[in-house]
Amino acid sequence: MRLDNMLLAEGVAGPEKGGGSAAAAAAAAAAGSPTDNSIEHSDYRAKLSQIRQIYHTELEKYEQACNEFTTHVMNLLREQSRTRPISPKEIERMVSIIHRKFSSIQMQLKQSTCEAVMILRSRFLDARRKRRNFSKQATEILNEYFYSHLSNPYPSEEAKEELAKKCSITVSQVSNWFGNKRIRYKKNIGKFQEEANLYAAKTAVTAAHAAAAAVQNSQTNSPTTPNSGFQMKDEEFQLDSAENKNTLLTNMFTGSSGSFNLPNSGDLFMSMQNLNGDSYQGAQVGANVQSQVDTLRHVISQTAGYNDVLGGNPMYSPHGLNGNGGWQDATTPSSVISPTEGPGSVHSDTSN
DNA sequence: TGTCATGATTACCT
DNA sequence: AGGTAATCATGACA
Repeated sequence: MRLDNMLLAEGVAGPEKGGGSAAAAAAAAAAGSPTDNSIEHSDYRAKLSQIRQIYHTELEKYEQACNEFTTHVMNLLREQSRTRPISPKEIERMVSIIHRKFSSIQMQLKQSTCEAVMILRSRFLDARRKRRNFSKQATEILNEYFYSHLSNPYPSEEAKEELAKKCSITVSQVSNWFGNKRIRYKKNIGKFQEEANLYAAKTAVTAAHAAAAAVQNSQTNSPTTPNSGFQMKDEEFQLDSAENKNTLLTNMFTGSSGSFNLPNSGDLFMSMQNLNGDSYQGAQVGANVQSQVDTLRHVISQTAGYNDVLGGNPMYSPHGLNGNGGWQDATTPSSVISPTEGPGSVHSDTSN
């Protein structure tokens, strides 16, 4: 009975078609695995229907064999009845023995079918089994976000959705990725230093380009644009050439602020993005770099389009690394936390 | 084949 | 609900 139910649930013994895919979807949902992997699921369905077909043909065969064998035995008994008296009870007994035998065979068939389905399920739908590394591009996108939000690598639901779309993965995969990344980064910051440098530099180059474009734009198109927050007088920071942009980067990551310490360097970049001055963790970087950062920040703040990616990103909520190396918003006043997000209820600002 | 990287899961926490 | 930490299981690579 349990086997029957199981086969029914798996869509093997149930009504034709639909059942299989429903079971597949249900199984996928139960396993928490992404349901967007249509290729594997169609493959799963194909295999399931194959099992289903085999099951039904075998079942039919057994039934046919059972009937044939029963009539054969009946014939034998009838023949024997000429030589000796055979009671209807005896016939009934023989028939029931045959049926029992065949039903036990059927049971075995059901059992092995169940096993086959289970194996199929685990092979196709067990997320761990079918773990695939994300595409290089996806990893790049995720890393870019992570390192450019290093002071608060907690993407909002919106941001996760955006990233998921960009990376062609699910939101829960994005969450998993960030969960793993945060833990592993925190555990072994040194190991990720190079990676952090790479992505921070990448982000900075993008920022500088955007900034330069904005500068050029404001100079050529809107001479009346106020220059209040953005003065190019900063001694080490000139945005009028690519070379200087690179110098800035070099300074930021290598020399001018003293030794480059990764967790801080990442924050430095974060600072560029979201700082409004008050949330900037100045203690973490040298004043020299800070001035550069501030300058760049001003430039960025003038760059309308860039806000989507950096500072003005509504999907980003500023949190800071705390003294323990965590990302809990210990350093960030609740007033600057974006209302659109935050690390959930776990570290909500109300807890402080 | 061993080892490391990495995506997913689980238990527990707030 | 969404976070961390530990762990599992598989992929990639030397």
